Amino acid sequence: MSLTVASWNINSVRLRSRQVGLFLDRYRPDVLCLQETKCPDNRFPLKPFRARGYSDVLLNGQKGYHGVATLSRRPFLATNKRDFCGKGDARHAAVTIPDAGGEVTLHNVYVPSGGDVPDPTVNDKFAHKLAFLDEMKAWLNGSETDRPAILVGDLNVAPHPADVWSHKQLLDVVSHTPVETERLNALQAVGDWTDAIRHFAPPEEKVFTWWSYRARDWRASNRGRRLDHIWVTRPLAGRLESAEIVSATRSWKRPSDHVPVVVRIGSA
DNA sequence: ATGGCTAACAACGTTAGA
Repeated sequence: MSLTVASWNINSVRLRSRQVGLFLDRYRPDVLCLQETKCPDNRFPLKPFRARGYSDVLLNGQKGYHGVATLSRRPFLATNKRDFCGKGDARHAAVTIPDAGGEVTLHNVYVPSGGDVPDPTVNDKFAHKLAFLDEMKAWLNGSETDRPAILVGDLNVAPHPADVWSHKQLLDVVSHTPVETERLNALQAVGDWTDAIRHFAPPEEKVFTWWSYRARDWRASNRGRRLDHIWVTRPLAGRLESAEIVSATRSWKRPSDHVPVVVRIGSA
């Protein structure tokens, strides 16, 4: 049986629970990972998920901002939430689910955006982002490499030149600076992760998952970035079947500025 | 270089997003 995983920075799950329902009806992922739920756990809108068979739910939310949630049609065998940088903020949820006669661990991560100024000595948010990426690397250093594992989320870094609308113009813009892209690429390499989206797109093809709210016409200006990612470890890489960026949701009424990414992993 | 938008909330401005 194949495994379909989706990740979506929803930018307020309460405001867009209806949109999430439409997405689930169309794509039927086995697991949906949300980021920026902006919702305390006791106010999370569970009904649309339960109604569609997503009975296993791991919430790591907080009031007002950040927050992640993992919702699954397969049962959780184990769950975990990690506190990065000792901040006590809601940026990680891990679940283990049955798959192909064994099990898969799935990490749902929301990396800090990093503020405006790409200088850690004057911008605490950027310092936090770099420290977060460093901690992720130390934590994932080989721990999942040989096991079936998936890492998804809004990593807030567009690692490759074709992951932004203009490589040259974004080299000094937070999300695409060399200190960020080098860190993300290093942590990907040390865990031997396969970038499932790039796996299906040639390196020169522009691929985006986020478009600013500030453009008059997001599609016409197309100044996007690829900030949302799905990575898999080697035991799963050979089973990758497809990857899709669901950019249609960006044109829905009152959309999130991020769109879903969906990856299908075939039977073992 | 600038400007422009959206969301939450001790809510009509501030903080956060990227």
